Amino acid sequence: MEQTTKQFKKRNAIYECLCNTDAHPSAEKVHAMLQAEHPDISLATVYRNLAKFKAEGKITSVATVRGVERFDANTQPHVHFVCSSCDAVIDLHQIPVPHYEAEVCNGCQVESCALTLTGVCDKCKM
Amino acid sequence: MEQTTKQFKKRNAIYECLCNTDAHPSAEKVHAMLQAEHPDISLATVYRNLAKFKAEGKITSVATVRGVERFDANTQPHVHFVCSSCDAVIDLHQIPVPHYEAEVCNGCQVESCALTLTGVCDKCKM
DNA sequence: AAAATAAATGAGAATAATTCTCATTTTCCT
DNA sequence: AGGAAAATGAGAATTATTCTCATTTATTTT
Repeated sequence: MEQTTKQFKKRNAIYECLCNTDAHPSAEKVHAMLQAEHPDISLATVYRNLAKFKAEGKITSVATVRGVERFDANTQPHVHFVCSSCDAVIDLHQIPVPHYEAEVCNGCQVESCALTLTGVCDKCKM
Repeated sequence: MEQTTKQFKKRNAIYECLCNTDAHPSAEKVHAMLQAEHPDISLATVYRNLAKFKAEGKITSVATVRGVERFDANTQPHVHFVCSSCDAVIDLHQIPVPHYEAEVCNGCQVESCALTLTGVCDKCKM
């Protein structure tokens, strides 16, 4: 039986927060975004639950930008662009992601595949 | 005139250390590898010079594995495999890297392109 | 070649992201 | 409702990386 979980689950709020954005926020950003609805949420809880979701495969870590991990609730393979100026992580859905999952290359059993472009985003081109 | 730089330049040792490996070491690993030849080299010097090389484009940062940045002196585009078991970063030269450099996607000016596969490496498959 | 200047380095402190601990609160199960 | 298990908050601990500053090494000037 699925839980209809009452108001008091911060966990759901964290997951939904990620689902409702395509900005690929950091843990700290998620925490900040949740302040309005959950002013008492702890940063540790955000980190803990993001780690849990990641382990469960409900979210993925799409990049580490300037030492900060960035998350995405969209687990469908898609290409990401990282702006080296403003650190934005942007979806590029029109570019195909090479598919090597389940293949073995050089003895390496491939489980996931990430294509990440870097450069300057539209806004930062000024 | 190029410098023939005497023994006392740690900088060259750091760069050459990276050139002589395809293990994509972390700063700390580079520091450890240099201990034999340069027992007095400081970890700060390693970090400083890696940052400098990166800024100059002489090396690249190919991945961040468990929060640790990994470097490569081979700046030719090539695919990397990250083993989720032993954290090895392995070159996969046989796989083609998609080429989007100098293209504009969604307003984003692409400058570099990284294809990174994740899974379990040969050794860890046991 | 010596003096003056600039760059590189070592050591350890400082910073910042992430994880851990533990007491408390909340949820789940019966 | 009662008790066990899981989730959370607060802050300490950890860890990678950067910074500071005094010293050393390299480069330039005379």
